[in-house]
Amino acid sequence: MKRKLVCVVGPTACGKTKMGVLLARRFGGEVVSCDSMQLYRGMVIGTAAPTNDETEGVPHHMVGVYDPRESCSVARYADDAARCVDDILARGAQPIVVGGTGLYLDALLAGHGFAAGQFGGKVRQALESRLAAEGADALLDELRAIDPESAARVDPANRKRLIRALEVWYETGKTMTQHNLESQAVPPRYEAVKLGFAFEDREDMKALIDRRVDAMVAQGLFDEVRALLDAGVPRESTALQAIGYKECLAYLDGAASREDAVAEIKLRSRQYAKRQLTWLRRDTGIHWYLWKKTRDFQGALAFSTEILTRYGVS
RNA sequence: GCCUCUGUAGCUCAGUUGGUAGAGCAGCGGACUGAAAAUCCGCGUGUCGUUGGUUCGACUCCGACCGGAGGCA
Repeated sequence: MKRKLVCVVGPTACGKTKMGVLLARRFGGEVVSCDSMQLYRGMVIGTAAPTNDETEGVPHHMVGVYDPRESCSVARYADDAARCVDDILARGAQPIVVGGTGLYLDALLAGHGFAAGQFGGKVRQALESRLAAEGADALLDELRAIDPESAARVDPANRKRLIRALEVWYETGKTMTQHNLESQAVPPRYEAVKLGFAFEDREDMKALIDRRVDAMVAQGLFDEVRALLDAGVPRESTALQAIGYKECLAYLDGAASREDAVAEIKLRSRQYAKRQLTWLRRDTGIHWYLWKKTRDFQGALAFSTEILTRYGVS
């Protein structure tokens, strides 16, 4: 019988890292991180990447594996993470995918490819300058002529989506609509059991996020950001768009006070958590464990073990 | 104590010559197939500080009171 992947999902600060470790120890597993920012080297404090203390000896993959000077992408993540998963399976261990980047998780599990095109690519850059010169309506008209269905789906204000839809066409000669149909037809690459962790009361999550941000700052978040800049990481890089990093830039540039920067990080983190919840909510396959006031890891472990056993994970 | 300004959505504020109110931010909901910690969309009833009065009708005018800021003493 094909081994199922265990997935640990949930909004930020809701105990995913800890649950990953507990489950790995309980089921003889290794963790594959699914986090678009923990991927980058040198971004430990601000991304709350698992530390040696926290991993308790459990192997963690896909953390700190890319140079922050180059941008990663869903496609690259999905390929590399799948390789990790396959290695773990080959060793007879249990892969435990832990992380809050919903799109990345879906891509890893689904295993369909992505149409060509990339951040900084020729076609993309050309489209970006055309968008600036001709305006969104012109590009939307063009998309409508090529792929009316996705033109109807894309909001013209959403420049990234508009550009991507055209990019897929110019890179591959297939419409976005066609590409999506084909990838939907690909059977999922892995079977998974998903466990979700979140707070019952949003206020409790908010309080924890605030405390965590304060802790990050105390641990030297500002220095971490400065070190990235010193290492030549461009300000426009994907890595420095991470929450907690771009707000520090404003402070380091003297454009914001330290207090304002910290407040902004808290705010953006909260909003991010909300977006994560929106993404996760539509996945009806997640087994949720809701924290009441505090994170009761023992209860969560018991809950998880029960679910996983029911699904044949052992 | 006197004078001036001020009190409108959780916050910052608009509100034209009286016809019972609207923006930004926050918040909430949603979308999401190579930048996703990104990008984008939708949602605005609140004793208009309280209380009298003028008026057909007051957030808008007048009085008193309560709170805030500043000035003069």
